[in-house]
Amino acid sequence: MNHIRPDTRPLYMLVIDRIKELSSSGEWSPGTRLPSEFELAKQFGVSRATLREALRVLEEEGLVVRRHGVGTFLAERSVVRAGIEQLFSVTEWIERANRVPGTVEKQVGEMLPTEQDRDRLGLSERESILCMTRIRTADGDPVVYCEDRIPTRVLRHGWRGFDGSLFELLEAAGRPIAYAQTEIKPVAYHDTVFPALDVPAGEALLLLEQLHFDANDQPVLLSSNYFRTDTFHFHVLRRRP
Amino acid sequence: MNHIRPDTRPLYMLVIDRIKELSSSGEWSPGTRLPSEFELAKQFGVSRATLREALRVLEEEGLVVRRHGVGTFLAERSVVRAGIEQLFSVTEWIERANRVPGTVEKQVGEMLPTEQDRDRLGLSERESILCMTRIRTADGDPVVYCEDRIPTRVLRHGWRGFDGSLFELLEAAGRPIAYAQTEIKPVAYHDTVFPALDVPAGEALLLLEQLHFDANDQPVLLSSNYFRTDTFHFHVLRRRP
DNA sequence: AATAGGTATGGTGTCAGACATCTGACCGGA
DNA sequence: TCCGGTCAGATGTCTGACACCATACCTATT
Repeated sequence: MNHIRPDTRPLYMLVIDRIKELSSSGEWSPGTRLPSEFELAKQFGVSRATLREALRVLEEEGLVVRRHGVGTFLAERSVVRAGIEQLFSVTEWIERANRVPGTVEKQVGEMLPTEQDRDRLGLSERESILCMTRIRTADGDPVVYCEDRIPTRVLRHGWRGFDGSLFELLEAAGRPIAYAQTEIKPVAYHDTVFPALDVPAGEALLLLEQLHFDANDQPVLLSSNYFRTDTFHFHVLRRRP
Repeated sequence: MNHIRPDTRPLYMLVIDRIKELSSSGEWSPGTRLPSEFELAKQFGVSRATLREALRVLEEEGLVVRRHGVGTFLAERSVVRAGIEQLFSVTEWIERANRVPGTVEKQVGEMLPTEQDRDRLGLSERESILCMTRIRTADGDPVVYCEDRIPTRVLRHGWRGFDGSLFELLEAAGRPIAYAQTEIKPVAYHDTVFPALDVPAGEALLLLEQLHFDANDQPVLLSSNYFRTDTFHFHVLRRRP
C-alpha cells in the first residue's frame, strides 16, 4: 500500500479519537444512530474490520451501544469523563480545574527505604530512594499533601530541572508512568497533614495511596496524596460484572 | 454454517471467557507469550477476526499486551480484580469477604421526593418514592449504613418478598441495574451514622453516593452508602489517558 | 574476532468481499 | 383486528490475502 501516515499509532485508535471528537463536538448528539459500519468505514477511509475494532473499544468504554440487526447508537448519558480511573498527575488535576498549580517544598532528599518501601518497589536493602514531602497549591491555596518515593536508580540524570511534576521527571528519565494501583482511604485527622492544609474543622480528607508502574510493569513511584475534597471531587462509573 | 450454539452471547465474548479461564487457572502464567492469533483462532474454532475482537477487549482491560510483529503476552501483573469500578451490591460485597450479610431495618416507607431527588431520578412532583434507611451487618457487626430511594413506579409488583437485596428486587421488577454514577467522599463525622455503626474514635467513613441506571439508561435507584473501612478496602487501577 | 548490514521468518495490522443472522417495518389474508 | 410472511438493512462472523514490524541469523567487511 505504501501509505504515508503522519501518526504512527494503530489506525483503530485514530478512528476512536475521530469518533470521540465527533460525539463531543456535538456533531452527533446522545441517543442518535450512527451511520452504518459500512458507511462509516467508507467515510473514514478504513476497512470495516478496523472500524469495528474501534467500535468494540468504544462499546466497552460505554460510549456507544450496538444492537445486532439494528445499528450503533451513541450512549444516552455520555460517560462521565475524568473519573478516578483516569490517572492524572496532581499538577494536571489542578490545571483541569482551571487553577494555577504551585508547590511548597517541605523536604527533599535521598534516604534508605523502609522494609515496606522495599517490598512494594522491589528494591534491595542498599538501594536508596528519593523521598520528598510537598504541599501542592491551587491559586496559592494548599489543596494536596504529597509524600513521594522514587528509587534513585530510576533517575539516570539525577533530579535537576525538577519543576514540580514527578510525571514529567519520570518521562524525562525514560520511564513514563503507565498506570497505578491505588487504594482509596478516608482520613478523619492527621497531626501533620491537617494543619499543613489548613483543613476546616469537621472536614475529612481523601487519601490515595498509589504504586505507579512504567510501561514494562516496573514500579517507579510510590506516593501518598491527601486531597481536600472541597476542591477535588472524585467519581467513578461502576458497572455490573 | 448452520451451527447450533448453546450460548447466545456474541462469539467474541465466549472467547474472552475462555481466555480468562485459561489464564486464571494457571494454564498460562503471567508474562508468557500466547500462541499466535492464527494458532489460537484454529484452536478455539473461530475466525481470526473474532479472536482479534476478543484480544482487543482483553488488551483494553489490561489482561494482555500485544506487540506488533512480536506476539501477544499475558500481562505481568494480573489486573487487580474487584476494583471499585466493578459494581456489586452491598450484599454481594459482604459475601465476597466470606462473611454473612444481615440487615437491621430502621425505616421503610413511601414518601414524596425532595427537589434534588426529583432532579436526579427524573421524577415529577407527584410521583412518590420508596425510601429506606438500613444498617447492613457482616457476621452481625454493623459495617454499612444505607439510605436508598426508588421511584415507586419502577416497582410494578410492589416490594413484597423483599429480603434485603435491592439489586434482586429491581431484577424481579424487570429493571436490573446495569451501572452507577458514583461520587466518592470521605466523612469525618455524622451524628446519626457514626453512632449507628459504632465507629471507633478517630476513624473516618467512606461515603459512596450512587445513582444507578438500568440497561436503558433510566435512573432506578439513588443510594448513599457509608462504609466502615476497617472491613472494606477500596482500590482501583488508574491508567494514563 | 568484532561489527555493520542484508535477509528469512513469523508475528500482528489492515484490507476486501462474502455470507449468516438478527430486527423492524411493511403488507396481505383470515 | 390480528397474525404470519416477506424484505431491506443492520451487525456478526468467516475467509484469504497482503503490508508492516521485530527478531534471529547469516554474511561480508573491517
